[in-house]
Amino acid sequence: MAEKFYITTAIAYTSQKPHIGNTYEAVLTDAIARYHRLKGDDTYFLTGTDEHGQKIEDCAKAANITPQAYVDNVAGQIRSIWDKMNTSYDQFIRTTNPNHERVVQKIFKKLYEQGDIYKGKYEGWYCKPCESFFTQTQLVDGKCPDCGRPVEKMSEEAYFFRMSKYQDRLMQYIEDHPDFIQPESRKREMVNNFLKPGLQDLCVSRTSFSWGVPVDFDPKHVVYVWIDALSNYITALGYDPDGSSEQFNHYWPADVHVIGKDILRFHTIYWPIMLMALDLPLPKKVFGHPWMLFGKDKMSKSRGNVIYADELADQFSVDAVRYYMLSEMPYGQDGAITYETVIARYNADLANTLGNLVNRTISMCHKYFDGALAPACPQGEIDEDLVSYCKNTFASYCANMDSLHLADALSNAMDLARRANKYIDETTPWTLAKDEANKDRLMNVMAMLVETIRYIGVMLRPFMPETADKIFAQLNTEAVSFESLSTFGANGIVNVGTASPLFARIDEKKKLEELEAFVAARAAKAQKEAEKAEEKPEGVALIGIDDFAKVELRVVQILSCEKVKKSDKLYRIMVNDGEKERQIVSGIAAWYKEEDLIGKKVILVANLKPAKLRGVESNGMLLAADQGDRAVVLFVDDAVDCGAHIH
RNA sequence: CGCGGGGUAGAGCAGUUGGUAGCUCGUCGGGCUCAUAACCCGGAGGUCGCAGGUUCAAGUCCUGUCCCCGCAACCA
Repeated sequence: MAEKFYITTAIAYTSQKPHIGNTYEAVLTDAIARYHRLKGDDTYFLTGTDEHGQKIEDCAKAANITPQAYVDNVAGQIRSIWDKMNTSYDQFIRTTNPNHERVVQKIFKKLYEQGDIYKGKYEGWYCKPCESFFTQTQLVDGKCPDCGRPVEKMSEEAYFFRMSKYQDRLMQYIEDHPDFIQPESRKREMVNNFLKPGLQDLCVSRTSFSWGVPVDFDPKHVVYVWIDALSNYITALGYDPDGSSEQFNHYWPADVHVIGKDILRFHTIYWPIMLMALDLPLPKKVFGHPWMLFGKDKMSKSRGNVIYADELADQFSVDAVRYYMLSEMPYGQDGAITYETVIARYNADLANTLGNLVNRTISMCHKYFDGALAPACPQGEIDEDLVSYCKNTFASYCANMDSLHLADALSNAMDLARRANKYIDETTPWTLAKDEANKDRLMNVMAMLVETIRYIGVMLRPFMPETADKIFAQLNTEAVSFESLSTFGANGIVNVGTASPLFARIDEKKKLEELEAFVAARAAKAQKEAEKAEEKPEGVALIGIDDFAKVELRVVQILSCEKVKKSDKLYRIMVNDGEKERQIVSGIAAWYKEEDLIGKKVILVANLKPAKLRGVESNGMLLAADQGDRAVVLFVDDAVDCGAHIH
């Protein structure tokens, strides 16, 4: 019986070209989808792009083109990378697709009409002199926490989703479906951090920008990007509040949403609640996969440690990159990529273990029998042992695939290749070949090997489709289904094809030099573009000298420094500003020790309005540069006097 | 005492219900020659973060403690 299997990736955000970590998600999902197709499941694989939001509006403005032109370009890049990496999606949805937008509007309207979404006010207490909003709890004695002056109630229109209404039902669902959130450890994070403390109503509209799906009955509002983005999973199939397509009824609910661990909250809380409100069944499983790091660091463009899947594929081949990603990423914790490890894995696994096995086997078939073999038929303990190894390995492979442990499944396939290499040593075909009397035995040994390689090839199909096909071509077999693995020897008579190396060994040193040159060239190009971009004003508006004069910058000396309790990043710092001591709070504790700071001179924004952080008052801000995701404090030469003004 | 995950050979990881500590890479030695200087075998290397406890028996269970990493909060 064919079961339906609906699997999705998160839709990729079209603000910039996706790096290999983003691409991993598409390849991971692809491998799962291919596996299910091989199992005979009626599989549907959806991926696509998320194209709305403030950030994209900003990017488009900076590039001086329309948002639509901007997302058309980036979505095109994304799709071409997905295609290059051989992802077998059934549909590539874009959130700027008119049907998607139309249905999102309908969904919003339906939720509004049935009372799950209500028009409310973004309410707060406003302090006019301070020009700041505060919530009820932030107020001190009902007055402005900053200046102590009276505040007035102010409000802005917005739409809200009544999340709390569905909270208990969601909690129950999570309890009843222990597999719903994967990996397990994430489940507790969600439940303890969000569900147990109680859900706040979610603000689901925006008026601060316009690049989004407008609320059709109130067009100055734009639908909150997550409502828009999450809906893709159902709009793509043809969901419609006024009557959905057959396709939707057939495939929904999703069997697995594959997403990054960073957006689990949206998929395991907001999304299920949206679905409950729409009276639709919930997805069966949400898998928050780990991240691919560059060595030990997060990949980011500004750090210059980005690797792109398409560029890496140009260097190593598409399947080699797919192999690396899928074998190196563990189930529940972040994985790493460096050029060195890519080369190491390529040589050890693909070239030596797998490629060489296929090559030496096919070569021997030709050398001894001109490629013509009888069906494999186990003779004796050594053969029986190999057969049971094949069968057990395949069983374990299936179990791993079903529980989404792809790296383990892939290593099952490699284990089998290692086992086959060992079999060659156990049987020493070249010795058998010396005596004509061993001809039958020799032929069977070769047939056993060919059959084992066929097992490996079939198991590799979800991971490295092209390589699997190459293997099948060399084996000259058409028995490539999972079903064909139920009988060892199902391959029958073969006349193997021509031997040709699957993965040529790589000279590590030479390759690293090539890659280094490539990365340097790319960095130079990026720098040139950055310089060009700097010439025209972007993002931040130009200001006059008078505006700058409003900012009072002063050199101050740090006198003391201590951690603000119950915070990770905050220091309470006392400084000498030349006239008096003042207290500031700064979020740099993660990167500096107390003794690194005490006695140092830094630049202070001296006329910043006071603010309270974690209950501690801060009277200024010290300047620091953004460097990747850390802050680097700008220290000043010791010779400068405390209190010196900066212009 | 906000919540959760993890600390196992040089590196990266497995270790189900407590019963001889494993895999890949690296390293050292041996074997083989069919093959992409590939393949196979063996050795060295671990007091399983630390300290207690339960047990005939603890990497595995309990308690305490140190360190890393997520989430949340917070980054003036």
